[in-house]
Amino acid sequence: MCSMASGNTIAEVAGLIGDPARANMLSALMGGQALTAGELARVARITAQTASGHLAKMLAAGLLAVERQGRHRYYRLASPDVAEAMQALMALAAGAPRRHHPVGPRDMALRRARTCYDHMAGRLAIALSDALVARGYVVMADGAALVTDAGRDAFQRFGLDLKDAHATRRPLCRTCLDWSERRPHLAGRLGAGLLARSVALGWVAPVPHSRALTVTPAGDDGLHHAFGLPADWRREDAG
Amino acid sequence: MCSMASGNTIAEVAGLIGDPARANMLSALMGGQALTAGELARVARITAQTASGHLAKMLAAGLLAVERQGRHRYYRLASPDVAEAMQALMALAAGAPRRHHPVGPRDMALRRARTCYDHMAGRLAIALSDALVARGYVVMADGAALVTDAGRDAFQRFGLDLKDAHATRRPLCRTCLDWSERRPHLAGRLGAGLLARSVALGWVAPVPHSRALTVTPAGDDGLHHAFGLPADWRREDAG
DNA sequence: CGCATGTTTCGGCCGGCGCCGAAATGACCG
DNA sequence: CGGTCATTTCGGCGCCGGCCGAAACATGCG
Repeated sequence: MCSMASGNTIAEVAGLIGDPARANMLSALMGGQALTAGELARVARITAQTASGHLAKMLAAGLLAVERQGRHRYYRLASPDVAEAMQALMALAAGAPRRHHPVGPRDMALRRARTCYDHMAGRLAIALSDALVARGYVVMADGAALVTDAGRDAFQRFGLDLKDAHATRRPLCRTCLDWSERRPHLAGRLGAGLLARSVALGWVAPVPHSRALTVTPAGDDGLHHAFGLPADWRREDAG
Repeated sequence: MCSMASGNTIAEVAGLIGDPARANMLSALMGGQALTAGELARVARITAQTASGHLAKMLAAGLLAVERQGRHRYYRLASPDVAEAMQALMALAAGAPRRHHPVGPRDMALRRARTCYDHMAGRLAIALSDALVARGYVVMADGAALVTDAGRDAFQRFGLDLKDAHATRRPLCRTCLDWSERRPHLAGRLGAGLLARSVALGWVAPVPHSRALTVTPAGDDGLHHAFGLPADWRREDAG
């Protein structure tokens, strides 16, 4: 059961990525979002049993990591190194149009704050996650995240009722690898609730036709007081 | 005959690298050195005809570039992007031991001056090539290099007799892609002679058990007077 | 020109692997 | 405990592609 990720050859690793179905799955995971085996099968347009075989191989090779959640299995890229290799291969496949590192002005906005499906990502999400941990509202340990009692109270005051946990199968709180920051941020129902409520309060506003988010002055203030978000979260090396 | 390097898929590129024979050839080319089809076949431990097929595929995909020289064909990596992708895959295959970028103090010495087979590489070699071109001793144009008459005299004074050119089949002067500087430097018999004579004169000294080279004060002086090597060639952005 | 060497093309063999259908396992649910 | 759903395992089919032998260019040399 030991994943034995160290004894690989370049050819083995590249060969794994070199299958269209597997490459599609890996590309789908490049967003940092963890996806279930079924979702990945749909992305790759293959049957579930074929996808299962592919996922097992990539798992054994150390390209992917998995965590079980009920009868689902969430697969994600095992490490930022995998994402880096994928990026390098993409650059190669695209015919090498870029010359310098991919940090345009528009990308800067995305790196600062953006949506990742239904929750926040980017430096904002990282800083917020860190602040919540620092205040003892959330504890994070190797890929898992839990809401403390103090956190439940704080989120209640914020306007989030996390009590009706059993109404949905979605996990209350889990982590999601942040693509630009290479660190996990909060996802799950808590992450979604934080974003939805922040938007409702006018604290953050989605930029039209983009995944970028703007944090309003009221948001800076509110997030600071409610969760201890540091004032300098916009800095490159915040956190 | 247009190489059509832009229409590739990630899976296609990765699939090409994902064959043991091809991966070995690409690894052998990672030094920046251009190798012949036969040498690459030997590296990959396959017959020449099999290697030829592999090389043609990688050429068509834009991973490799080739230049003919007599009845040899020198293959090299088509671009630094290819080397970058290979590096990312190596890091993955090795099991991701490193955390930050690979520029340690020891690597700095290698980037400054090192041997590449039998000639010089690194910033020293780049600066020296530039100086030779600036003085009109050598002309370089798209991958080829030639020694001028003035150059022949200068090298003669330096102690290199390049007259017995036909004794060996090795090209007198050709370029070699410098891995750390991403620019071509001088190789061939001229490059080998420059290194050998410099060592003999005590101008440069190989560091034991390493490919690194040390340039002595006498070497700084001698290379400056003989070939116009600028005094500040050690600077990061020299050239 | 004939020979040697480096490289490519052609043809055929064969193993590996991606694919799916069927069925087993495990988890949730009433 | 049966029913459903997500996932995995098993078995077998089909084909892509790597491999080599033989032969055909291409180049250099005497």
